[in-house]
Amino acid sequence: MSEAVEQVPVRRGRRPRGADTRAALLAAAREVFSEQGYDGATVRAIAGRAGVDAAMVNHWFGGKDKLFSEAVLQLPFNPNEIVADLMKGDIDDLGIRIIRRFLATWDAQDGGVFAALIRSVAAHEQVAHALRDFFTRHVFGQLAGRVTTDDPALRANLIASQLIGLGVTRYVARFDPMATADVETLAAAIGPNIQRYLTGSLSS
Amino acid sequence: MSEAVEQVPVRRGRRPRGADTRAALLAAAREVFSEQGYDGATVRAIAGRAGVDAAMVNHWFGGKDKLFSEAVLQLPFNPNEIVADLMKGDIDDLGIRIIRRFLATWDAQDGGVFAALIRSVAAHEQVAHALRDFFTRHVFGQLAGRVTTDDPALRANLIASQLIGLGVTRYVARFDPMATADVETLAAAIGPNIQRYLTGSLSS
DNA sequence: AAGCAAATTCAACATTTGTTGAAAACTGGC
DNA sequence: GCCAGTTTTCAACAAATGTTGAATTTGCTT
Repeated sequence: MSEAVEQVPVRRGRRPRGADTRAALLAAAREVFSEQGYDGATVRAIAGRAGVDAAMVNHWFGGKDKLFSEAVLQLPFNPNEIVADLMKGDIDDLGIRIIRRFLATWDAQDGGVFAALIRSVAAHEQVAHALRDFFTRHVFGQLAGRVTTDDPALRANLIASQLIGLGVTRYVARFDPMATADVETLAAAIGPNIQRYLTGSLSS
Repeated sequence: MSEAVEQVPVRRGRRPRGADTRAALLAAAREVFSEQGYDGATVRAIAGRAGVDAAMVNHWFGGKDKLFSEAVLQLPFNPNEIVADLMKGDIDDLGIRIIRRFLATWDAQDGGVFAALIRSVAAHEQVAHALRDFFTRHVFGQLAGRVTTDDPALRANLIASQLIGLGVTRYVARFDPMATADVETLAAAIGPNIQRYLTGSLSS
């Protein structure tokens, strides 16, 4: 009796060449991580958006954490280089140039990488540590003794606070008009405040 | 053969009066939510810190989300009242007074409630919406037309960005010395920048 | 003292999650 | 045209999580 029932072809096995699964996973991971954060982003959701099976994450990256590391934590720029470059210009308009560079850098990926970073900083104390060290080493390190003499640590913290607040409102919470304002408007509005943190008096 | 093995007393049933389980859960929830965020905080971890069973969360609050709502989202102050109060004073030192009030408010719970809010904003788009509406309604609503005339929406966003950045660096990422600086130092350092966002020119 | 209501723990369930191993289909070299 | 290697899907597992129901103990009222 065992009639040959409809042969449902199990679509297993290697697919016809042409699809770059690894790159698709990376792109999908950046999207989902930036929307959901590390914990909220499930491997299945990422693989689903890439149109492949969840097991591909392990095959190509060796695990969720490795994928996160490669997709998000590999910053698309060299922070030391940027800071050094900024320091070469005129110190009187350094504040405005910092904002311009900050926005140009993160706007490039639509803010997704910044959002992913913040969402992960918020969820994991370790990532917060990393962010702290990052600012201390790259920003504060180059700032100390070169721009002002008094309270370089506090000044670096103040600048970090304004930059992080700018990033959170523009890329994560997406306030209006902060999220849509053009670079020059924000540079003119925020730059002078950064400048005051750099070279102004902090006790008035 | 079934000899009566050691009678391990099952400590079930109602406990002797004196323990306020509900209050203990609220306190534990504030702690764990602020450390781990909404998703990272497990019901078992909260109940464990409160010294009771996880089922108590459902018994007393009806679920994890209800507990979060009651423990974190019920702000320990009335934002409208605070903003209205701030508006009554002299407008020339409003910036400094905003920072003083901001820090006094959140320092009260050691920043835990602010950290829990930010960690949840980062994880859930809905909470981000809520935060956006909150600022739009309470801060921007009272600001428009009373302090300056031009660009009230952008000014409100700029102030929000500096306040959020201050909160994140002080309570979430715990930068040094930002996390430990006293209120007057920060008020003197940041207040004038808030003041510029309030009444200064934004196009220089 | 009795009985009813409240509070608490325990055990279990259904989901969800990251990961793994095996089977299958494609590719490229000989 | 065969064969080794690579890529892909599928099925399954163990661990963790929010929630629920039953059992049990205590407190309060009469």
